[in-house]
Amino acid sequence: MADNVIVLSVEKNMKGKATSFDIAHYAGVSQSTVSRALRNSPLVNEETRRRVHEIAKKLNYKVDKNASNLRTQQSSTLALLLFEDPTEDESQINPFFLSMLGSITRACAKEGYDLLVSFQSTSSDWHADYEDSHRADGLILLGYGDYIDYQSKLQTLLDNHTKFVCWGATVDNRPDLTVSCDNYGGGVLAAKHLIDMVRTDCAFIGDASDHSPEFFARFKGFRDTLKAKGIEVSDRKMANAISTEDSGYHATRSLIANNVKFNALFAASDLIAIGAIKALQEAGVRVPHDVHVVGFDNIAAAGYVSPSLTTVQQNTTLAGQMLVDNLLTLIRGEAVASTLLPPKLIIRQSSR
Amino acid sequence: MADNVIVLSVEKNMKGKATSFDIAHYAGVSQSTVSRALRNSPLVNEETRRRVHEIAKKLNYKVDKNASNLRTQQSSTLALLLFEDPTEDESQINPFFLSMLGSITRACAKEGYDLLVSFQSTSSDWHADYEDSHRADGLILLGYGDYIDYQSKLQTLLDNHTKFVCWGATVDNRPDLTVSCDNYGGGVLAAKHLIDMVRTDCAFIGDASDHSPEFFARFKGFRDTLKAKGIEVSDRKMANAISTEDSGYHATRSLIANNVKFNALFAASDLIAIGAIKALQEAGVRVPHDVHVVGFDNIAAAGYVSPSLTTVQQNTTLAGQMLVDNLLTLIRGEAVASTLLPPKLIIRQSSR
DNA sequence: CTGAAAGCGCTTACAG
DNA sequence: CTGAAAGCGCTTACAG
Repeated sequence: MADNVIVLSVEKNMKGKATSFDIAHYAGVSQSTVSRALRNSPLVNEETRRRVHEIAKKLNYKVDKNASNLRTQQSSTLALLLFEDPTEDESQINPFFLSMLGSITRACAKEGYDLLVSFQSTSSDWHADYEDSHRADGLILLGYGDYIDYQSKLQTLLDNHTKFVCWGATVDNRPDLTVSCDNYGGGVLAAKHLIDMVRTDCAFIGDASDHSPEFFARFKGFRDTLKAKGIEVSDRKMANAISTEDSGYHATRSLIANNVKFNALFAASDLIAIGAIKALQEAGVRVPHDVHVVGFDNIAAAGYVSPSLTTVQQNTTLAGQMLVDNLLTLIRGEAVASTLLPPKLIIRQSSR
Repeated sequence: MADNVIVLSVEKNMKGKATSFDIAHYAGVSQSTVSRALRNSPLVNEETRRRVHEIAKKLNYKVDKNASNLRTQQSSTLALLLFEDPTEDESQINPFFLSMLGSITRACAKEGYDLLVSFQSTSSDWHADYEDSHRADGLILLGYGDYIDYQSKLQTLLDNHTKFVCWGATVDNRPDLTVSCDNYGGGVLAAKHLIDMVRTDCAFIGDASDHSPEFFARFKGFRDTLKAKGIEVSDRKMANAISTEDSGYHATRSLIANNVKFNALFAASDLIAIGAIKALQEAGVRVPHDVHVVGFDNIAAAGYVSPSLTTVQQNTTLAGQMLVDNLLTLIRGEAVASTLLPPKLIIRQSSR
């Protein structure tokens, strides 16, 4: 009771926040003991522990993270670096990444880690020293723009012994640093579906090159599956695009302008597919009647567009969880296996 | 040259990261001078400054944020606390908040602040001690679930002298802590538009109560504008809903089931509107022919649905910037004015 | 089980 | 312009 009164009155007089010394004073123990009690060390007497916790609560005490991080040399924080394609509209973020962000945030919370979020332009000299400056114990990298440029930056991280994991992009000789969707397998699913629908005169839109390894893998799975049926995807029926609606729209328009004929279209991403559908419809081409369209990602918009979009789903919830889990394992210095997540075909109106 | 060689060979031998003492050693100056030089203090000789920076770069030195934060008692970090409606699907985050997250992240980067992101369930005992533990200098609060419950939690923040700003929700006697869209004005825009379209037999879907002050304000603006024309929005034509597609769908179905007639519908959010359109279409009601629909937010999906959705846009880019600006001003101890952002009507197919 | 003490890596008065 | 020193608030060997 008396304690109560003293503590409360002092609380009001305190400038700034309470420290472990304040608690030590009111509990009548040393500051070391307070620290131990607060961390629930088994070395502390149960009754002492109880009192310390009680007083801490009364004083609204919270351990100063800067001090404890400095002392323990770790931060219990991960940093998410999001690389955006520089050509993309400033205000819009790729919805697929946004979805990943959500699952990564949840996964971090679950593991008791904080998450720092940062957008990086692909051009700048990033890797942003989050780890060097002890703000984060490790990095999660999402997106990369041009993969060739990106590779050298990853090398810098490796040289600095920075702990990190990537989504999608593989790191030379370090498959353990990547969590990825089975993009090749996703391309296979798309091709099989179109074969089932007897729509094998296929176009492909997206960057099928080493600059975009994920898109390239999707294309390869698609191409190889058709080839096994004796069907070629000719160069004429391919158009380059980055993952935006606009880019997909213009790529499709160029195919149409060149009078390229096809009865199915596989887009490397949903955003591309949505732009493609728009271009097709404007040109009087009916989807799915004249052309079946299949996308990749299963972003929310895929269910909203008209016709709704058949697509290859990536499991973002699992992806976020795996990225965080693998990174934490790496931080602990343990070995991690390469992680390939299974894609899933979602059939909607655009291909039936 | 010789310096160069020494530094590089030492770098390889160093365990862990370089500190300012290492730099001091190689630069032949005191650690204090290194610290000053790195912070570009005018007290330091230009040549000394140059050398220190050069060596720091060579050693890949980065100031330890935990140490500098501890010393200066500030973190250059803001925390974004996102409250999600507990009834919402676990995996999906309200796209409007996601959009805000993007703009807040950019605004923070612009001001040289890091951003910690955290999802909070509305039920839990949040406010999450980010500021108490010195992890962040201030908080940005997004979303709140039930506003009545939320209020008492805000009071705790005020009692602790925590620096924070809210999106949407007002804090008693502290209008400066809120950045908000002019929700009332948005409701007025929606009503005026429907009056222009001669669709004044209006239904409203959303929680028009003190539990959801933003929805309530939208409704009031809508109702008052119609009332000025002598038109009532009867209770029969109102249905409660939280901001999800599912909730909007079921609310609309209940209106239909009760045989309520209307030729226009104002939904408190786009997600609700999208659910409403689905319910109407399933019931054979044509949009916009039989019923005009207007939403609120202008999320990306509003442009994708069929028919595309007329809506009241909230400027998320500006909103994020204002939240960050106001919070930083508050942290500096300066006064901030209440900030009300102008909404904008976006007319699409669902109402013409 | 507890306390005195060292030290994490900085920043910044203070004294030249 | 520079250096020696204090101190931010913790955690954790070390010695009882």
